[in-house]
Amino acid sequence: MASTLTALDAPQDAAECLLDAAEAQFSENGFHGTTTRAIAAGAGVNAALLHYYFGSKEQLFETVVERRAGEINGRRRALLGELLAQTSAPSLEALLEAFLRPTIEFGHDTTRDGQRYARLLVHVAAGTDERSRRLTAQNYNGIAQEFIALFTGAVPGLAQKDAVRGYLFAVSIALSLMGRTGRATDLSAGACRDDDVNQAIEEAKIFAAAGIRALAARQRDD
Amino acid sequence: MASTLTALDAPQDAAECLLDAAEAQFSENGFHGTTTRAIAAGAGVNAALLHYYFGSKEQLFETVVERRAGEINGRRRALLGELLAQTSAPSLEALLEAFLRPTIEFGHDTTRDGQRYARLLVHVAAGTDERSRRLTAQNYNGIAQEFIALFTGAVPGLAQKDAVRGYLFAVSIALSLMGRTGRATDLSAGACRDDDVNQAIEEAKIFAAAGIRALAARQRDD
DNA sequence: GTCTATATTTAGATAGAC
DNA sequence: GTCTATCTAAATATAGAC
Repeated sequence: MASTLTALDAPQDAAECLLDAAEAQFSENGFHGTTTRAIAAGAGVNAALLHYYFGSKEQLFETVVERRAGEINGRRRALLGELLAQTSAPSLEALLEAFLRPTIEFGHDTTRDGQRYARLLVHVAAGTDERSRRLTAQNYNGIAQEFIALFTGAVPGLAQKDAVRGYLFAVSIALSLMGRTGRATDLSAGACRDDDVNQAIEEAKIFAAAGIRALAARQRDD
Repeated sequence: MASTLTALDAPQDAAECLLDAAEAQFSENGFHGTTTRAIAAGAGVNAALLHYYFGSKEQLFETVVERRAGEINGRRRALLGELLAQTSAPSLEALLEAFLRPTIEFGHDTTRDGQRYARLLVHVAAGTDERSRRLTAQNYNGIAQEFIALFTGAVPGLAQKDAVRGYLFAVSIALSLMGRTGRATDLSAGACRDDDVNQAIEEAKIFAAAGIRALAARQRDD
C-alpha cells in the first residue's frame, strides 16, 4: 500500500499509513460511510493513533483531500508553465489539456492507487453538502480562477459568465471520467472502454472545447 | 411539506410523509449520513413505522429513488412523444431539450421541493459505490439507451461509442446544474446566476450539442 | 396502524499504562 | 508513540402492548 504519489518509497510511518487507508476507505463509502476503526484496520495501526495524529475523523478527512489537491493542482500549474513558456497565447485545446490531464490521468493510475483519490474527489466535487462545498472552494477555487481567466483570453468573445459555465461543465465531464464506474462500457456493450486514458482525455477535450466555443458564439449573437 | 409531485394535495398518510422526509434527509447527507430517527422526526411519525412500512433504511432509500426516477423519465418520454409526433427526424437540440429539461427544471423547482430529489439524484448518479451504480443502472439505463439511439439518428456520422460518451457527458453537465451549489455564482462574482433555469437549460443544450457534434466530426476524420 | 420500551451493535473519542 | 480498556452516545431494528 505504499504511496509513491506523495513520498519516496521510504517506509511509511503510522500517520502516512492512516492517510492512505483513510483515502481508500473514504473514496469507497464517503465520509459518513467510513468508520475510524475500518481506517485503522486498513492501515494496520491501533485505532487510538488516528486521534493522536489527526485529532478527529473530520480533520483526517480534510487532510486527505488537501494532500492530493495540492498534488493535482501542482501538476496542472507545471503543465501550464510549460505551455506558457512556449506561447503567450495558448489555444483552448492546450489549456484544456493542462487542466484535464492531471485529474483524468490520476483516475486511471492503477499502479499508484490514484483511482482511490479520484473517487474521493468525485465525492467532494460533486457533493452538495456543506463540507464538500467548503473543501471544493478551499482547494480548487484558486486554480479555477486561473483557468477561467485563460479561457477568456483564448476564445474571442467569451464572456466571463460563459467562461465560468464552461469551466464548470468541463469539471463535471472530468469527474464523470474519473469515477470509472463502467457505465460507458455497459451502455455501449463494450465499445466505449473505460480504461483508455488517452482516449478519454481526447474526447473530453474535444467535447469541452466545442462546448465552450459554442457558448462564446451564442454570446456574440446576443 | 405536501408533495404535489406524486399525488394530489390530499392529506398524506404516514408512508408518504416518511418518503418525503427521507428524500429531504438523504439529499442533504446521503445514505450513511442520514439516520432513521431523523427521518421519522422530519415526517412527524413514530420511528417504528419506518420499518413497518419499508422494512429497512435500505429499502426506503431505494423506494425514494424509484419514485422520482419514474416521474422524471415519464416527463422525458412525454416530451419525446410530442417531439416525435411532430417530426420523425428530430434535431439533436430538440432531443437534448426533452432529455435535459425535466431534470434541470426539477432541480430548480422550489415550490414543489424538487431541489430535494435533484440533490439525491446527484448523490446516486455521481456516486461510485455499489448501491449508487446499481440504482443508476436500474432506473436510468433504459431511458439512456432510448436517447443514445436517437442521438445517433440525429447526428450524421455519430458512432455508437461517441453517442454513449456524449450522452454521459450531457448527464454529468445536467447533474452539475441540478446540485445548485452556488459555485458558479461564487466564481463569477454574481454574473453567472444559479437560479435561472431557462438560462441553465439553454447553456447546457448549446454546450452538449456542440460537444456531441464535435465527437462525430472527429470520428469521421479517423 | 401506532405506540413505548428496549435489544443489540457500533460509532467516535479518551484515559492512562507502558 | 503505541497500546488496552473503556466511556458515552447513537445507530438500526424489533417485541409486544394497545
